Amino acid sequence: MPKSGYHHGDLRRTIVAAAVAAIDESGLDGWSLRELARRAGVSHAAPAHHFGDKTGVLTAIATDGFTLLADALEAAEPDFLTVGLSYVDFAVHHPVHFAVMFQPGLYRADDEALRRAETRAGDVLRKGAGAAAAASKGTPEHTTLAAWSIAHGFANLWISGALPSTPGADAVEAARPVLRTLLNPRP
Amino acid sequence: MPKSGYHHGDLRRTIVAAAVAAIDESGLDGWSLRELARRAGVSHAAPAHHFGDKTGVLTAIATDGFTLLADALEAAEPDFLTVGLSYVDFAVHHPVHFAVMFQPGLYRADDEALRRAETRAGDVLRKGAGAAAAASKGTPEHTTLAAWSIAHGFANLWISGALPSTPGADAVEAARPVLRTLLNPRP
DNA sequence: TGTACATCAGTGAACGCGCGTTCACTGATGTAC
DNA sequence: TGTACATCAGTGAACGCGCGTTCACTGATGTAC
Repeated sequence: MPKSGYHHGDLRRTIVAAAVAAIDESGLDGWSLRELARRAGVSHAAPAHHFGDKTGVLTAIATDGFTLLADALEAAEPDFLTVGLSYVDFAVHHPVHFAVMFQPGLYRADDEALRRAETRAGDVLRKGAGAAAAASKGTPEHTTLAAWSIAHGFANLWISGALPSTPGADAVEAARPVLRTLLNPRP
Repeated sequence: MPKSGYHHGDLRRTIVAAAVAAIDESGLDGWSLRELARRAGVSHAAPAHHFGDKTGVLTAIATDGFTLLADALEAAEPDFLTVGLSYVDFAVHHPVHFAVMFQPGLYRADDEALRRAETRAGDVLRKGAGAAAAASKGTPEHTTLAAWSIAHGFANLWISGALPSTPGADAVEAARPVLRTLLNPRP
């Protein structure tokens, strides 16, 4: 709810959106607090006033990311393939959040709101990945980790452009047969 | 071969090592050309003279990384598990190279030396990951991709500290049963 | 309903600093003779 | 072996710029009465 006049009313959301856009365009180090202020149309000191420093902005991005991921995974059927594909879908459509989330050195990992979001996402994630355990001979722990690894690895490779992908191809459809490999027993 | 006097003799290696150390300490954006010069004990203009700009330094790091990865994978037995564990070993012991390599936006992807190193690493990698295909019902392409994804994903999760790992634990030993899950047929 | 006041989100001018870049230079090295 | 010269890797002083930070301020909002 942006309010008119002196008080912005929704500065957090505006600054975070500006930061995500800036990082998407110029990379994780291609932005400054002053540039966020310019993009957001506020005074150059406003982002620092609200977030303290760049780490504060990145903490907000990571927090939003874990919340978005938890929401996405909760909406999926609780089987490995569906949760895994939701994971890939989230990563591909929120590459900036995804990249920040998994570089904990960038943000304040002890932030309270962040930890709550992170814990929630972790719980949902482990439940989904653990569903793969029933289909494997390995121990549940190893299979859960394998399931997380394959989804995480595919998403990272796709985002980085390392895969020989057809331009405009759908990451989720490309991931489906790959993730299914984990479940495929030898005949 | 560092030479005494005016001409350094091995500025490239010295600057790259300084950059890797700086990135390891302060992250991908926690350094400047001037700081590399300070660490390397050369004039502040030397890194720019040799590499042009920061992108040039990152291109050199990525090139070295792909070469090191190709060397490591070539030394491994040509089966999926051994190649996969070598991949994890490389990533965990050269996290800066690994991080730069898979963010192509950071460096000049069309650099000739880089492309040669990248192609060589890609060939060795595909050969190793393809060895997993024999053990799966999936198509060779999907299984190759699954093998790469699981090794890449495990390595990334380990490096980012996302795994509930015992401090000082060995990443390769932790990865072994996880990677093996991909080969485990259901009884 | 109206008034007084405390709070605090956001402002904007001013600052000092480290940065990348420029450019005339220095001096080590390799080659020609 | 000695001399002259071209090359070019690296130097260092100087520059302008964008940055984060500081700080006295402004004015919108909520609450008490």
